[in-house]
Amino acid sequence: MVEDELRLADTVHRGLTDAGFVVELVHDGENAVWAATEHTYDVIVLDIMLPKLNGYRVLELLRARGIWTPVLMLTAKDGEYDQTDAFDLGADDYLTKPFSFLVLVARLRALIRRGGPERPVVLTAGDLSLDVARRRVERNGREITLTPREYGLLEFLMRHRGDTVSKTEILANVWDPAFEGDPNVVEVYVRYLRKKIDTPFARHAIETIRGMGYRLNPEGG
Amino acid sequence: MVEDELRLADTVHRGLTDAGFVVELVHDGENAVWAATEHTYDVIVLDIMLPKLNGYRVLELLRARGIWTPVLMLTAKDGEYDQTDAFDLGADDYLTKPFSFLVLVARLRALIRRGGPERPVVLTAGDLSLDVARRRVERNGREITLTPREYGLLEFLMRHRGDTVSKTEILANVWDPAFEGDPNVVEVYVRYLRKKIDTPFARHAIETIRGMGYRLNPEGG
DNA sequence: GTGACCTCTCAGCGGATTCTCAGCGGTTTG
DNA sequence: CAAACCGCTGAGAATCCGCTGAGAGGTCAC
Repeated sequence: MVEDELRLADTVHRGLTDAGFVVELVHDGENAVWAATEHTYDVIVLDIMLPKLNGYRVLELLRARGIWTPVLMLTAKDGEYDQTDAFDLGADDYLTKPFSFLVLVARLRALIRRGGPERPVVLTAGDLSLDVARRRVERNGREITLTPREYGLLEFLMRHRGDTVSKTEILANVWDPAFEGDPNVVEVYVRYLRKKIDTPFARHAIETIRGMGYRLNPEGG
Repeated sequence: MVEDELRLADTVHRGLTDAGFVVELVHDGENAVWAATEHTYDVIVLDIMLPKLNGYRVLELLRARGIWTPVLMLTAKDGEYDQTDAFDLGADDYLTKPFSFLVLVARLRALIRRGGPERPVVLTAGDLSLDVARRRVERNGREITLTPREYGLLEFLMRHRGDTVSKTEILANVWDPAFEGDPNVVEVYVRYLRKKIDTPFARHAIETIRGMGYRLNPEGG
């Protein structure tokens, strides 16, 4: 749940917990994006008015990163545009404040159910696996420790395994959307990753598509 | 189970039996109330559309009689009011027809677990154990005394054992959701904890995941 | 009021991490 | 064939992050 009004956040938090949900709470947009990128949730409750990044922006960033967790937006406004905006950006439902707690619970249950075939919490490519919740990477049963940046890059590649992704896309999603430094960082970090996940195993999961970008081999290389 | 559509009743009956449930089947509201009053069930599956007494009415009567057996309602409708009505009346969950059989089984298991024999109150990780009800922590049979804050931190880590939890999450859940001080407190308290639960036993249950947060080793370190 | 205990802040240290840079070698283009 | 391009690589500088010891302020029991 992403909500900056403390009283409301606290009430809803307690209520949802009592209703049997396991709730994680963040209070601003930046942490929301971070948390949603690093963990896997059944559903996200997202306020529109937030410090740092507003709800629309958070949703936009998440979808751009290929994160399709169902999102229920909370809005104080009730204009027609607000709703359609939210739906356009990929929100799955919305509620207008003040809302009934029972309605919130019912909607959340509906979203979770609709989500259908559960998402894999563990991304795999051949004998390479990445457990998103535990933040663990293994190859051939052996655990591999990665730095945050290396992990971010690998997760991105694995979420797009089989696709060729450009360095620009990588920079925008693993670094900062406004990254302005040398794109060579990507090459450097690809190298770091290869040293950890490919070289010791005599494989090459990360392929270079010259002039295009990189591609993670779905079979692990 | 209370269900008047014979084909559906039969299918679900067989399926639940196969899944290991002992199922009793009645076909209308009056028999439902009678059966629930005379017997004790782990959980009641209740259709809304029923002859003689509809599902809402059945639920209302049961609750009025002090019968708090968990109830999962089945509904063909999907309107907001139907859902909230069901929750208002004391239903513990609901499913909209058509529903997935696996989902039904999962929800029933959840209801039985939630209402029935109490959850395990003792969290363990290797030889480290935390008794939630008694606020007692032991390692290797020796009791360890913790301050409230230390205890809160350890309980949080143990509830998420195996997962990597960030300092932000820890602050939001162990401190205050609105905590605004120095996140360094977490490091300080991790240190206090380690001094009490790890150092004396030459173990390290609490692992640092640099750049990410902390992780409690499920095996105790 | 005094001492014990608890919570939290602060600043410095040292290692880990991130990023830049410049040179190399292979590939494509004109 | 030469020039431009592109990705790879090793080295190193700057920054970040977690760890730690000291201590200030608050609370509680006596």
